[in-house]
Amino acid sequence: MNTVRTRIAPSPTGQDLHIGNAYTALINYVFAKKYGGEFVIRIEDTDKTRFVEGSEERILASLAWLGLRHAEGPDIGGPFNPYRQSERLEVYKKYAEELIEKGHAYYCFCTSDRLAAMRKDQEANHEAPMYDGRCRELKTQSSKLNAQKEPCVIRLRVPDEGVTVFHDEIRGDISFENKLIDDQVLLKSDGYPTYHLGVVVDDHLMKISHIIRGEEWISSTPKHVLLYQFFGWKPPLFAHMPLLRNPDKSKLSKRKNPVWVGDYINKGFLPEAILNYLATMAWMHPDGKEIFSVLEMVGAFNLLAIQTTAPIFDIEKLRWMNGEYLRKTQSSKLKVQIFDFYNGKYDQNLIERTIPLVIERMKTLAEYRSLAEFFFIRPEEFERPVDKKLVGIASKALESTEWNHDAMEAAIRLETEKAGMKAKDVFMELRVAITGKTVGPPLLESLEILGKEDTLIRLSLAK
RNA sequence: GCCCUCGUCGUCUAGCGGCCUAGGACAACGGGUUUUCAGCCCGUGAAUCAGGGGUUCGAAUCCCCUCGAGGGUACCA
Repeated sequence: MNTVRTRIAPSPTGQDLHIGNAYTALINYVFAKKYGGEFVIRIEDTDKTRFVEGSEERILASLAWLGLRHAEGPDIGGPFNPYRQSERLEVYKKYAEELIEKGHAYYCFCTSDRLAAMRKDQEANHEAPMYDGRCRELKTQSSKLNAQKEPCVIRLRVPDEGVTVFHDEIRGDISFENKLIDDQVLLKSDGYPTYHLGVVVDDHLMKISHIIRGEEWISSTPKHVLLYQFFGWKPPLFAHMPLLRNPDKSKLSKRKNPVWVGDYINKGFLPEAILNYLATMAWMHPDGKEIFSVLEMVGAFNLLAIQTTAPIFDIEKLRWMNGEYLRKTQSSKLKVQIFDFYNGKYDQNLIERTIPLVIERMKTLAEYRSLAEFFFIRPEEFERPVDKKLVGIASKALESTEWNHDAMEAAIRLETEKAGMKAKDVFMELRVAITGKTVGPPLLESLEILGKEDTLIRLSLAK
């Protein structure tokens, strides 16, 4: 078997790596690893109008954050440089012209106005919107000359007859009638290739063995297959992943869901949890396990077992899984993650001491703040006013006790009993006075960390 | 409209002709542990397997049709 080489080909047209790209990246990565192959990144920056400055850097950074390491890419180079399509324009031009020579493509001089009008008519007549082929029969020689001075594109000449079939590794054979396939533009008038020319040429040149991409590409795959045929190249294997969806079942979009990996980083999710969750969207561990690492996935992975139905992305379940990972993380490591998440705002040693008290209550790193901020800063706001009398009881009990859980508890219960009050109420009052909130980590253990002096000051300040 | 893909609890799924009066997880709800909230443990409800026809002794599982959902239909990817 030839070397397995997979790739993801993101476009720098959004603010960051799309979570759907992270999902296909994961599968491509795992598949490559499974067979000891390479996972590469190619940037498809062929749409100048949608280009977003800094997008590529953030995409690469998010991939690195997730731990999906690539063997070749625009940042680290590789044997098939360059890995940015905008730097490969000559290559596409050459191959597009080769297709013209072979009669499988032609120059098209139609203006976008004409094309728009044409489509409008077709729509009115209930016809499929397709290029009408006006430039199809232009003489190649004269077209070639005109192409020097007039803006034009190069279109694929799709056969009028026949059927194009391809095999999808997870869905089986899929066929399309050629007469329904449009004469796709391959090279735009600005000299940039369209996606279709770009992918085929680069995947071939970069020796990509398996194309694992989103389901939205199924309908354009026959165009790609035709291109492989016309070039006389051996096509790679195709596999189309089910699309991630919004709760309303439409394709996952930023209107309805956080879609950027950066959004998830900011919400305090862990990369391991995101990857694990994404994995379960498309694939099930043969043992039925829900929590598993990328490494475990590599061992048990099977492309054929990829799901065919498009899953709805459920943030609640991701949150649950993230909580599971949080609890699995060693506190020495977690302390650094929390420290970094809050940009060093909280003292690391103190963070570490508070972790056992809050970890069971957290689903994301972002929840640490509301749970534990009182350890670092005296509360300025109180969820509700405190009862002076009850606080007084707690205060009196704590003033003269040893500073450990059992002694504190005994003292408070004793003092409460003397006053004829309920211990439960005093504990709650104490909690609000110390933390400003009615819910939080275990009280007495928190006081142990806070220390007697600070506790008593807080009690005297509470109102 | 046309083309393509898909269709098991609210969600993610197990299931590959009898083990299914359909199992698990998240979510929901109830209970226990408890000074709060979590966590943990126990339990409850939740899918006439989209619908209809076949095939078969027997179908969630195979075939056909219908319906539904999604994707595509750009000089965007």
